[in-house]
Amino acid sequence: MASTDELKDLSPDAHPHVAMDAAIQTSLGAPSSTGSTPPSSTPSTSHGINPPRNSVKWTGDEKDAFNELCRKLLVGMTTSQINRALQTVTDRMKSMGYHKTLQQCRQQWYGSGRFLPEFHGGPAGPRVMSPPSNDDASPVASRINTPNAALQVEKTSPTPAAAPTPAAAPNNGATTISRVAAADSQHVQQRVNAEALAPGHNKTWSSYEREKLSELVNAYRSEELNNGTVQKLGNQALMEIISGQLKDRHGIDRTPAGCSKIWRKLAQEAMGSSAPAIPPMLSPLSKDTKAKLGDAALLTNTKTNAQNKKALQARKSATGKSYQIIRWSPEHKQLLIEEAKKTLYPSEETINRLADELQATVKRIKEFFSNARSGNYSFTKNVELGDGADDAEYADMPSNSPGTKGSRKSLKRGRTDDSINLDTDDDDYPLVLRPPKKPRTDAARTMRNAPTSATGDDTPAGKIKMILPPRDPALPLIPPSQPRNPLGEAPSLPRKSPTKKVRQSTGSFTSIDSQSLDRVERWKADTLLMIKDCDETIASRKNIKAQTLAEISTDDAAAATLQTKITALQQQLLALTNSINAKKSTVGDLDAQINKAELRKKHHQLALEYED
DNA sequence: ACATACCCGACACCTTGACA
DNA sequence: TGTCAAGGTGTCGGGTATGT
Repeated sequence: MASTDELKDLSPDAHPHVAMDAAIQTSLGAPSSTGSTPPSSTPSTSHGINPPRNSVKWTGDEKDAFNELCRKLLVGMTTSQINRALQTVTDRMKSMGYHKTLQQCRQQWYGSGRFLPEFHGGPAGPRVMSPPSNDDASPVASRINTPNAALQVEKTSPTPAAAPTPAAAPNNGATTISRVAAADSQHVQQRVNAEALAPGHNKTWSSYEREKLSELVNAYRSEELNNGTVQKLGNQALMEIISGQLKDRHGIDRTPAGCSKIWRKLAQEAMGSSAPAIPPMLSPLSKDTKAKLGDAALLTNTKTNAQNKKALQARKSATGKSYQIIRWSPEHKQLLIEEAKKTLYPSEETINRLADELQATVKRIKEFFSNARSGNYSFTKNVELGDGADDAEYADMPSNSPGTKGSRKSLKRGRTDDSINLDTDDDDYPLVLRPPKKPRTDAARTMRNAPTSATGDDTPAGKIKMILPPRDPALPLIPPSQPRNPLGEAPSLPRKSPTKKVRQSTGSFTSIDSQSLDRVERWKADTLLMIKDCDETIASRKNIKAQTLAEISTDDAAAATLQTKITALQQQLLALTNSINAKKSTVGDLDAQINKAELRKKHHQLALEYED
């Protein structure tokens, strides 16, 4: 993770125009500016008049510098922290003479930077840029004026030459698909053969390349359709995988963007013919395309606000009510509360299960948890729910800042940016004012509503910034090329698309290419191995449990014997104590008799003396 | 007063088409 | 072909209207 010193270094006075998050500036000790900082000299990034295009290919130096900055600054950051820090990266790039906009840097990050091995806990990401330069004398390294060169070297990892085999590194963050591909030595010869066919960039795609691209995409999309366990990928994520696969399997060196473009082209060609020879596009379709296809069901069902209001009005005029509130039955409510106590962020699976169990819509289930997170319910109001408490991922979250008072509204509207503060320590938590009733991991899961510095956004000042806990640098960022696997869960195919976009299938695939079958088979084999491993663990633990139970039984008998002895001894002790007490009493009586006799003796002696 | 449903904006991520 | 800007989409939190 980037230290504060590093961040300070990245907020040079030489760039006071940079509209960094005010709180970050405060945290970094940058010269304070009055109010919100103007959005700099890059006015042409987002809306409005089209800016002059600056479509200049990233040079190797630029990419190296960008990657180096990413390594130096972004490792260990959460996604949202990264999104903010990208502004810093942009500024640093400018200070180094590389004039790239924030969005350019952002796209560079999402396009390739995030797939650097540093963000995958090791080598062999789905796609990797040029290896990090450890040579401080290199032009790029020298331009990146790091105050902590040792850290830079430490954070850079070896060149991700070859992906490890599944057996060697089953959970190292590499995707199954990549690991399998790299492990398959038979493809080496194919690569050699293919190199002659597809030597590199700036060359028209050969039919061979198109064919292989089509095979891979079709294979994966078919799996998505036919295998429920396969996570669905967005085009971009898929093309990252496909690009790597083309290289690993066939030696075809094509960028994800190139793959995407060609694939789209193939799909468009297919759609244009009555009997598409080329497989249909299964990737998400644009609205226009859907409209052209005339499939209304494929069009987004998102209503406009006007439509919503109209529907609301219609309902109200018809029924007298805007909507009907359906109350949860006590049993259902209890079940929901139990789930909410486990986590306020149930998985999609859990939500679906609850919807099934409670015969409710997914929407209502989600609303319940949303409201629960907002503290709308009595059971969440005064209780620090154990949300995520069982989740080791967030177990080390620090508690909220103490002493925060006031409603959410007042916090949201009353706070100023300087209450957002990047911690200066390793535990990069912000000092965030939050309502005391708010579950802490609410903040851990989201980073919403915060000013994002110089992006020109119109976030109102004072919005609460939620910060995620520091990401384990060993874990992949986006997409997780391998699921975190603390329990040895089955390896999964690459990450699904985060959205639920409708995928269109206008035809059918009759076959999956053999290599893809290999991949699936290997994935199944991996999973079976995991299951076998679990079985062994279960058997082992059962054996130990039986032994322990036997020991308990033996110990129980010994304990019972001892208890009997103890009881007898206690009875003996009691008898002895009674005997002692009785004898002590006798002794007391004897003392009294002795004293009495001594008194009588003295009396008689005095009488004798008197008579004399 | 509390529960529920809905609205809205921010955000991350993605797609698309234009351009060099 | 790679890069860019623009815009779309889904999710979420915060806020609030409405019902019970």
